[in-house]
Amino acid sequence: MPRLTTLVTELATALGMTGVGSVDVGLARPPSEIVGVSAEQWNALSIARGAGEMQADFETAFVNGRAFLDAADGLRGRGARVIEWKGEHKDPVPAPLPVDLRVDHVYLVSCKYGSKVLGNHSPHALIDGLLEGSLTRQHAAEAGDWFRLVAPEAYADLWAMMREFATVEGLPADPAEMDVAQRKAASKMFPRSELPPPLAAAYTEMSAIVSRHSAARLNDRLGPLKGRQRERFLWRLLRIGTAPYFILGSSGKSAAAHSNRPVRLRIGTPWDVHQVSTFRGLRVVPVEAGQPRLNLVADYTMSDGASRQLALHVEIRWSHGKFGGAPEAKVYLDSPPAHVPGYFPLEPPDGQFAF
DNA sequence: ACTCTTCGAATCCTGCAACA
DNA sequence: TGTTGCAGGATTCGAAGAGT
Repeated sequence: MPRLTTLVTELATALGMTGVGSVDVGLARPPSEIVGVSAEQWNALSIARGAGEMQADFETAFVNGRAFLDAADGLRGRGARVIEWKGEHKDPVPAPLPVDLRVDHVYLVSCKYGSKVLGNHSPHALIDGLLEGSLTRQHAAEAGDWFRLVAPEAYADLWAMMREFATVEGLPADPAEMDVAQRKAASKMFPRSELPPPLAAAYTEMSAIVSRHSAARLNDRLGPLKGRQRERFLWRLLRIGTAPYFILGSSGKSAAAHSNRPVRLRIGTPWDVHQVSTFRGLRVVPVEAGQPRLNLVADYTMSDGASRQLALHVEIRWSHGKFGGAPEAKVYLDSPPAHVPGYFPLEPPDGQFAF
């Protein structure tokens, strides 16, 4: 069973799309056009609703679904015949369109609540593979820890210092030789804010080197490419693909629901991007932060002649504590979504304002 | 050669705390 | 009060081994 939050946001969105009067009406008798949801899952939803949990999530998602039903760019008020819920899924294809709902077999909808994260990739797949999907897990595994790959000396220094301060016995000289238990123990040795200052300094040092070398490596990889191929890499980061889809969700994830603005976007295809913009280039800049980070700036000339810049960044981080496993590369969109050429705010019905 | 099972790795998602 | 940076947990993948 997926997480309750997922269930609530995705299915309340689906309920809104059907045009039923309210969440409660929909839950009392789940509309037949919504398929792929088990009785058990509807039940879990009803229980959560009855307990008054996640009221704001229910309402925001429901209203988003309704907005999609009414939108000029969406269903234009025509009721959907089939709303397929994809449920728990991970597509076999790398960098797929993140689709949660499919309406009438055609409209693809991604539900994304309170997240600026465009994707989590392995650093190897993103930088060496440019997200082309040609690098398998095995390739990544053979290449080893990304930090060691791009900053071998700083990595070795950090590990040596880790062993010096270690609170667990028998850590090997080579971190790659740790077994699962040791890896877990090592990653737990210094929880948040208990990192000895010399270790923190060594980590900062390594982060800076990783940032620089990762950026250099990405630039090397992108350098020989033609402009169009460079733009394709950017599209993969932005999840712009061959099929248009919609994102329904909210910005921000603060507890105060009123601060969360609904996000309703139509994501176009490369063809759409070229209708409104010309790609001018992509700059990769290493950043010295608490953890390794690359800033990406894309330059465009819009069809009205104005120039526009788009900001993203990539964090490369150990997601499970220091030496606790392979690092991951998280991609964030820093510019407002509506500034992305190819991302279009969902038009409300003529003459009306969006909720 | 094919299917089933297992388990570490990869990825996705959520929480917390410091800061503005 | 809202945002950002960082961290950690949960979930699913998929390669390799076991079984047929």
